[in-house]
Amino acid sequence: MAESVGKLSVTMYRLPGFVMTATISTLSAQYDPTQTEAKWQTRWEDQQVFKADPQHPGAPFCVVIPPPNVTGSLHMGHAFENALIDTIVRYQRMAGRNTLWLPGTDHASIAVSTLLDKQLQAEGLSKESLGRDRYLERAWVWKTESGGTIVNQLRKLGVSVDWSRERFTLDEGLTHAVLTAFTQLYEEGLIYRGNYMVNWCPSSQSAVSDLEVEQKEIEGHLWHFRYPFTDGSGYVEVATTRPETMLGDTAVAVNPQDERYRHLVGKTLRLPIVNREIPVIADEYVDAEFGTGCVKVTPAHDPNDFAMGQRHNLPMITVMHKDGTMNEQAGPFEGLDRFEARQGVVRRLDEEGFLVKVEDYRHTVPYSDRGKVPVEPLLSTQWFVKIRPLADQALDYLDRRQEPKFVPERWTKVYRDWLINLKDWCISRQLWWGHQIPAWYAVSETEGEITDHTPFVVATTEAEAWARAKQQFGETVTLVRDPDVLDTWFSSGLWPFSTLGWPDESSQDFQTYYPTTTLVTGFDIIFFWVARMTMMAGHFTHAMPFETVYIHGLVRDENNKKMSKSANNGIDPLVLINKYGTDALRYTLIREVTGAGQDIRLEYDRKTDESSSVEASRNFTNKLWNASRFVMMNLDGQSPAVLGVPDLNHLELADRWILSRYNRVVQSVRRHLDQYGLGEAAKDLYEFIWGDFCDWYIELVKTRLQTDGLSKRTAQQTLAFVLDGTLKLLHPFMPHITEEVWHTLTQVGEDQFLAVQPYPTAFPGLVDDQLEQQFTLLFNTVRTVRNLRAEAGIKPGLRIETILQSENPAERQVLQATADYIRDLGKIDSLVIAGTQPGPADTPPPGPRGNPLAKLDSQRLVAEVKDFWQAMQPLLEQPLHYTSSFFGDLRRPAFTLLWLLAGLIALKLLAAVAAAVDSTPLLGSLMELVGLGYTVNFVRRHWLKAGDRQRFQQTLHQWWLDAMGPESPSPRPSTPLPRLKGAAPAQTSPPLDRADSPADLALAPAEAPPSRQLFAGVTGTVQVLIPLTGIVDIEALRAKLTKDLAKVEAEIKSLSGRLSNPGFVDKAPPEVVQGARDALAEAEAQAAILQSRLQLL
RNA sequence: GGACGUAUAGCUCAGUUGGUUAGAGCACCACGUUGACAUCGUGGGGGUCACUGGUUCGAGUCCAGUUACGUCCA
Repeated sequence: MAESVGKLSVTMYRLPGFVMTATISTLSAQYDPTQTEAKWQTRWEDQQVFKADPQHPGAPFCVVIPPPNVTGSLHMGHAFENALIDTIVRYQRMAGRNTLWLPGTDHASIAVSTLLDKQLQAEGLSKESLGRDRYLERAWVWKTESGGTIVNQLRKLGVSVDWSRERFTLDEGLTHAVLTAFTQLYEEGLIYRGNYMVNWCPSSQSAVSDLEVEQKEIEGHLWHFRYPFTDGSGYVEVATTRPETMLGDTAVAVNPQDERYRHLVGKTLRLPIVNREIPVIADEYVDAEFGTGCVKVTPAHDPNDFAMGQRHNLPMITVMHKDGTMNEQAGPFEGLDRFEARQGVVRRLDEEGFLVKVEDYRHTVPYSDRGKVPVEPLLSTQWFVKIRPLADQALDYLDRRQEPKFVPERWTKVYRDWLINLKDWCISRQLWWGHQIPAWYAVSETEGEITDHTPFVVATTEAEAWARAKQQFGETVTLVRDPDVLDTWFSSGLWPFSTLGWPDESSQDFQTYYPTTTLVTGFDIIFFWVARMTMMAGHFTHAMPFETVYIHGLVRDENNKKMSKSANNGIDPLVLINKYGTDALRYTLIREVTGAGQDIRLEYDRKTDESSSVEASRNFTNKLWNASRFVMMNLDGQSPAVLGVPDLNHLELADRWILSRYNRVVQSVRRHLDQYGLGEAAKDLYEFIWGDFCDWYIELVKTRLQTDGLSKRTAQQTLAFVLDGTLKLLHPFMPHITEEVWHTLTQVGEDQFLAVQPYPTAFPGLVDDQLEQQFTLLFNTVRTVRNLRAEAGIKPGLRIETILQSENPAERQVLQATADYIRDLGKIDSLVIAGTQPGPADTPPPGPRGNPLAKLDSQRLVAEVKDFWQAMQPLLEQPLHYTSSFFGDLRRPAFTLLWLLAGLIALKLLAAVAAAVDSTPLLGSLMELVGLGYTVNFVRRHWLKAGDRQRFQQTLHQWWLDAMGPESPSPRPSTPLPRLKGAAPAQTSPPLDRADSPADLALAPAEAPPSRQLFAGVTGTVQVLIPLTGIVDIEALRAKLTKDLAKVEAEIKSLSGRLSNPGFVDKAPPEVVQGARDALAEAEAQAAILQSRLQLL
């Protein structure tokens, strides 16, 4: 509901627990994100703003969340990843796509099991004593009570997910998908059960996949042993990093090409301690260069040895229990932990004379990601997915259809290499929490036990399993379900389609949103997850599950270290959110991203929990807040809708300029976002908002807002329009503050949200390069004024007198047109704009504000102006150059025009134009803008003979008077006309012909009273002079001028060097050569100015 | 050993297809509380673009090599 409070009407929201901003006039001078962010998060969710509707118009845009581990809590990686996704998703939603971002979590078998086991242990219970059913009951209780932690933390990031579609990998639907997938793969022969080498985690007592193993560099040892020949003919020497495994050795291998040992092949050795007789075998795998060239072979405890064992039919002797203690095969070491056994074995070998030496040795040891203990390669019976057919299919999509597309592209290669190297995937886990494997053993066939050879049936339901088993084994069959569960990644691999309804492919969501559009994830998970998904999707849905995979980097800590639990160097995003706000944190993370996939570093002080980079973003939110506050305080309570879009017919120069900048930033932000250039887009917006909008535009319109009338209203319209559009542009990056400000600004009801407003589109017609260039000159001039003020120690508040001189009429024209702006921004009360000849010649008239150029607003005129300007520009800047080439280049329109101007026909044409000017007031200004003045002046100086000049000038002046009238408030001051002989209008200078040479500059100070000093600076070829009555620090000024001069001279040297190089002039593109010439001309002019100023000191 | 990435201001990073004097934020120095903002404003200082060679009229940018750091794989 809306209430009117004072003269500012704003919307009041009555929500329990929240107080909406009251009135604009009472808006705090500092933005406080805490209440605002919580408020919008609640409202977006309560109002189901992000609930997807398959019927929504627009092409579908779907992202599934990389499901966080349900035991997890929010870390910086989550914050980063979800900030990236949310920015992309919010942009696409506002851009009109039918958007779904689907949230959820995965059940994390091992993590939950570890957690529960600890709980049980603390209570003196065990998994086994509790039994499977009660264990799982507890697990679900835990999930219900604590499983929401990470999801609720995600809410604090302001993610625009559809909570109504939240999924959990153990949900009924997803479980159905898992069972369906398993059964189908089994029936197709792509899942098998077998006895193979797996990575065994003794801590969690389960097999883990290759991917859950982390390779760690360890300072270990290399033990060298002797194994004697059974025939007493000596011994061979072997080396190992795991001495305890020797108890399971069944051979020693050498390379068949190795001359040293070839003759030993076939002999047998006596294995110390266990006294087993083992053969010497030859195998290509052995690297003759490594160690002694003899390798002990332990087929049951090493993957490579396992392969050799298979090739040579060696016995496979397991010496360890599944908890990492030694078994009965270890003889005297039975019952010892593997690391105790290691010491024991070494000691015993040493005692018996078999230990040759011990070397320090740095090597990599596989560690279990979950259990944090060294993994034990172990032979055991497990379920496997036959990976080649699946991986080959994914490869086929990649190679033949370039799907999926990786951003950045280089990850394609990594993904491809991975697919090529994939080995069969062990999917069974000896745990209870998870999807129990849908295989039932007919234990009645193997005496009530599950053995490696017990027959089994695979089915999606128990009833189906019974039916099949009875058919196969008879009515008396006894079935026991496989106790193991599936690897969590098996269900995660189905995530993009199981969450959308698969295996029911007719479901509305699946039909609309699958395949999904973009997957955003870290490179560390390409193998775990991305490849699993593409393989599963290729097989089950005959499509890649997403079009694009956007791979992001890691967030590193302040020391450039990877954040990890074990290093305990994580930075808690919630701490930073509480301190600076979600928007600030999100913006910091996004802004750091360049390109894609690059790691970012987050500044952080662990003593104070402060981050200078997040603080900078917080400052930015505050800047936006205050700029918005200023705008709203100056709209007289009118919303952008009430004010209407800026009326193009009344735009002033500054309005046109900010609209040009605004439309440019719309273009660049959209372009960047379309190409996943999030950081670039964020930076562009930062510069636009803080630089263009706050530093320049708001400052430029302040004076107008103090007045009443059209100029004020146009400024209000422009402010409101640009702010409204800017909030929309920024929304995907900073959703909360923009939503808050937008509601206050637009005063719309609580049923509307910025989050679903259309994203701004650019009007390219309003982008005006020429105008922006002119404003650059204006800004540089203002900067020079400010610089001089600062150097001269002029009090910031003091209004001063300033003279701007430029030899270049085009520049004078611009300065003239923007004189009011310069006065405001430079704190100038008396501004004189002159040719090189200083003096009050071009003093802008006092009186009503407003720019002559500002009348030039109709699109058509603007367009014409631009064309004409562009055609004339080079000619005006390089008159001599063009003069010399003139006759050879008559085809160029600009020259043709010039030719006409120079002759009688031209005079007639001008007369006609002048007559027209009378009835078309705008045209007079038009000519002013495009530089009729320079054109005429140029003609006068270079094409008319002295005798003709006077007559020509008089004619022109008469035209001027005819056209504009003698009482005209003179939008013409910088035309040459006022200075023409004998035709001085009242308010202008005595008639002096213009100075043509820099030497005339020497005259300048004479204009000032002898007691005054001029403080001078230069930008481009504009000379800025500030007369000072007080004491001037001559040395300071001299130092400054000398420094500036040195800089300019260096540039002259470089440029003239280049231009005197025939190679450059001949080979470089003409526009580059011309650019260099222009730059040289400007630098020389600058140098001349600086030199003359120096001489005068 | 293989693959990839990175190297630019004190710090964190930009720098399009090679083209004027290499930019920003933070930090630093000076001045300033002017009615949006001191979470601010204005101005200023600060870089041999890791190194060597090559291509080119011209290289931070392209090529080759070297060094250092990082990541993944073996």
